[in-house]
Amino acid sequence: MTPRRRAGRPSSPVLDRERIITGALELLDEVGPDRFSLDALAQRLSVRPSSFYNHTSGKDDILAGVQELVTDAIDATMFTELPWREATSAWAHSYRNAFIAHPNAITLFAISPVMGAARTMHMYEQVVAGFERAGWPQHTIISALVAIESFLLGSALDAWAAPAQWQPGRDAAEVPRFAAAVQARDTHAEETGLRLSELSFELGLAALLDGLAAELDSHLAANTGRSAPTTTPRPTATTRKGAR
Amino acid sequence: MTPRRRAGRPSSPVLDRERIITGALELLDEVGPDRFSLDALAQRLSVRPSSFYNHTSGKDDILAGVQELVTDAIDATMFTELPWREATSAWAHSYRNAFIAHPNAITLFAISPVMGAARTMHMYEQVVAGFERAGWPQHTIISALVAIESFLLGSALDAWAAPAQWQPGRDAAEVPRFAAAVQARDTHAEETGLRLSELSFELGLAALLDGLAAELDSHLAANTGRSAPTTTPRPTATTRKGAR
DNA sequence: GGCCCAAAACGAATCACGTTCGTTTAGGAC
DNA sequence: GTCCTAAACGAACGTGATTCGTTTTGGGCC
Repeated sequence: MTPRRRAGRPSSPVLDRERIITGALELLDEVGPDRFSLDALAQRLSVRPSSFYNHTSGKDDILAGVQELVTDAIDATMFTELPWREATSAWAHSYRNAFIAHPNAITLFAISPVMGAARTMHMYEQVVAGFERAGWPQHTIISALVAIESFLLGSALDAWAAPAQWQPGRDAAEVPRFAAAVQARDTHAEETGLRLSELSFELGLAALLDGLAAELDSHLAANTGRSAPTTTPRPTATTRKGAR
Repeated sequence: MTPRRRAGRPSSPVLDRERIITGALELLDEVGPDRFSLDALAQRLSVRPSSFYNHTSGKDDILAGVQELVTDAIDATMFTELPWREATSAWAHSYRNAFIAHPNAITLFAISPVMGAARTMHMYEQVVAGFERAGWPQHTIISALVAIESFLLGSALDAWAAPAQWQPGRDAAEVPRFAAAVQARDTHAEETGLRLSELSFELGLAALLDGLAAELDSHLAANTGRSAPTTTPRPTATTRKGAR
């Protein structure tokens, strides 16, 4: 089962950083974070755990690499083509898709958020440029980005959580309105053919972007007096609510 | 240092579930999730780790209790007094405050979300009731709640993350717009006297609630208006009344 | 071509942690 | 007083990450 290799440097290299990290992602996808271990990864790569330390500084380093690998799939080129609202929505979906493609890796991002990698920062450079072009005040851009990313990460964690997490179980009688609302959502999901996590993601993303678009519009109106709308608001977002 | 107690049942009980859990939360607050261990907790309570198993089923059980303890601080009574927008905002702030009070406990919620506890479900019962009273369609309430909670959890994780996480470091020259935007946010935070995480939280929450309010308004306009809905009517707050 | 160093594998050992289990002592019911 | 059970201890185990020494090989240099 474990093809023994005798000690000593092998004729052709068995490991390198990339093979370790891609193998780690595959293992993580297959068995989940609980059963992920360097021992298991070593077995999968037909190697001894101590060999990893010739190429990495340990488990944390490997998992950081996995994180980079997952986030590399996020596309941000839409900011050069689309208006702000559409570009941001597409970017958010790309972001989410990267997470959904590797559900078992999501917990990594919870513990230590994205950032750090050079490649990631270049993505942000594109996003920031798109926000600037739309007319966002410079000091608000990062805050808006963090807000959006917070929602994306939270949604990813929700999608990963056990689906039964929101079921009130046998205490349903004590919380009738809550239980009924959960039931109504379930049937609504069935009717629309969407997963539960998609319902809340799409609803929340649309609301968040609508609200941000309204914020942007009010800023533009205050600063340039009369400028063409840079966004195409959805029918439900035509009226700014709340700030009275 | 470790006050030895000889084996055998003590005259007065040393441990019970509550003391273990409150001690665990205190330890977690003090040393963070990395250095939290049952050994450390045992030392803090002048006890041996194996004693915990007389009152709990182990580490996971203890951490679940800590989670409950933190979420018990969330207040939802505002839904009985305030209109929807204000109540939801106040609830979200209460939610966030509960997290901020125990930053080192936040990672617990990332890995296994809230729910489960009876007390938590009663909170949701109040929240759902408030949403219904505002006129939300029943099948949308849970999705809206999940969306809001996703944002809250993501924001809490962001607040917990190292503040230097968003600094582009020495690669700033390669991502000038991004670096400038980060700088602009920093000075803006100084000027307003708010923490960085607060900036994005308040911006995002306002936008999310604005967007949801717009969604609610358009739903109310469509249903209370004189014309019939264009699509097949689903059970909503108005049609559900007779389905008891 | 032989010599030597560094690279890259193995394997043994260590340390930390969660958990199990047997032992010990005390309190309470009969 | 006897017996059962609760609640502590302490020893042991298993897993997992990491360190270190050993072994083998490839490649540069004389």
